Amino acid sequence: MPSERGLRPRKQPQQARAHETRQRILNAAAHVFAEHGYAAGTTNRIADAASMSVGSLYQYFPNKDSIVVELARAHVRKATAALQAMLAGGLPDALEARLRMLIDATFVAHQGGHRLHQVLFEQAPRAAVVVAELRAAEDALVDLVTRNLAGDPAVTVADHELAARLVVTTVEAAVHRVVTDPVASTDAGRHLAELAAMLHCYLTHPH
Amino acid sequence: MPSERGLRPRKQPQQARAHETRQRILNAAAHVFAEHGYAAGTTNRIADAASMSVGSLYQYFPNKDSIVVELARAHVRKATAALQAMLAGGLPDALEARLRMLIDATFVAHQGGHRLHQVLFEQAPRAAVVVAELRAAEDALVDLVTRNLAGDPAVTVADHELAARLVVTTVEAAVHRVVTDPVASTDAGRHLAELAAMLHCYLTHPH
DNA sequence: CCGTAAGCTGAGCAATTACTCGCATTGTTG
DNA sequence: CAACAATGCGAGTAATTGCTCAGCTTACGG
Repeated sequence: MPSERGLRPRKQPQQARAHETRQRILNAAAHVFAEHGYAAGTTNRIADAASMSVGSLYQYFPNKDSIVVELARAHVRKATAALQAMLAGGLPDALEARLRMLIDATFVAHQGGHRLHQVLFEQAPRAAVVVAELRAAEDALVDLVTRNLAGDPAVTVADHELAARLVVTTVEAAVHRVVTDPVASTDAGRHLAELAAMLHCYLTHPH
Repeated sequence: MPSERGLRPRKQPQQARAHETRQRILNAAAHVFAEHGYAAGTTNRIADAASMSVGSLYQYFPNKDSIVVELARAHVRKATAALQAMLAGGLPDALEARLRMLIDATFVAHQGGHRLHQVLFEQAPRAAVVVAELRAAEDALVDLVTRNLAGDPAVTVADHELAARLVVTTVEAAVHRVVTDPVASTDAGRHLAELAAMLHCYLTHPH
């Protein structure tokens, strides 16, 4: 099981077909990893799912992990893009509505791919690059929430940065939980609504 | 990489030495898994770390996964035992103190073995048995917290069971986060204190 | 002290993996 | 169409894995 071996750079796609092939590989890999997990998600299986040969696969990715990294990158990109889009649509005035927005956005980001998400960020040997990007994206979110809290007179909590970090991590964790746990996901709606209520209470009540 | 193959029952230990050997294997496996992860935590490496041969190892465990299952079982057992012990010591009157107790107990359960915890419950192909036991232990905790909330006049929240589930999952997730994330663990104390404040606020304030 | 069984050994097997390489096919350009 | 490059192929390779087995050592009862 040699890993991190083939490291020579692959040639950049020069015909249009090549770019499509790359995407075929990534799509196939997403499906295979989601279904079989990291270890059993073999490069041969990915090539099969993409209806191509392993050799072709290795012309576009130097090794298995590079595929995982690319998938993880795409996942983070998609999530942040969704958040940006939501932000661009304008923020509601009520704090609770904004909290629900944050929760829903996080929920959507995890929805429909929680198995893949699990493989990418838990099961796979986490490459330092991926972790760094995840942290960066999350830090950006924390900053955003911090500024948002600071600009709201209804917020009574003292340390905005600490509160923002707590809110972001709690939301992420709760959503993760709801998406992963089949029991919790039965009444996901109620659970997330209660989560919003809790955060709102925490942020606005004196203590 | 054959898995789930050797399934014939191993003979029960009949000399005292045998039982010690079993423990040696489990200890070694814990170290090896924590250091190398699940996939690279090979049975040969475990045997080496236990200063014995693979053959001996396979006299006590029918396959690699059975070792993981046993480790996970032990982990759950230890955590619940710690909680029971804490309970036996008597509960404080103040709700916030009880919350801190819950948080601390969860923290201790995860402390000193978060890497192993990660391997056992995230990285390893989760055996149905382990998941079931984890859920059972957690459900028991939720029940306990539910009854605790119901018996406290300071608690203003409507649905005690829902609140208990939210509290337990939030605490678990936050602790998990603090233990895993090197950034959050720098000011773990403040983070967990704020968590307690948040939960207390949620449980006692009308909304 | 000896026989039997419990305990231990580690080279090696079968399976599986990530990855390569020589060659065929397809597209592009003059 | 011809020359050439880009792309695609898939059987094969070396490495590694989980696991076995034939034989060794150790402990214990009589």
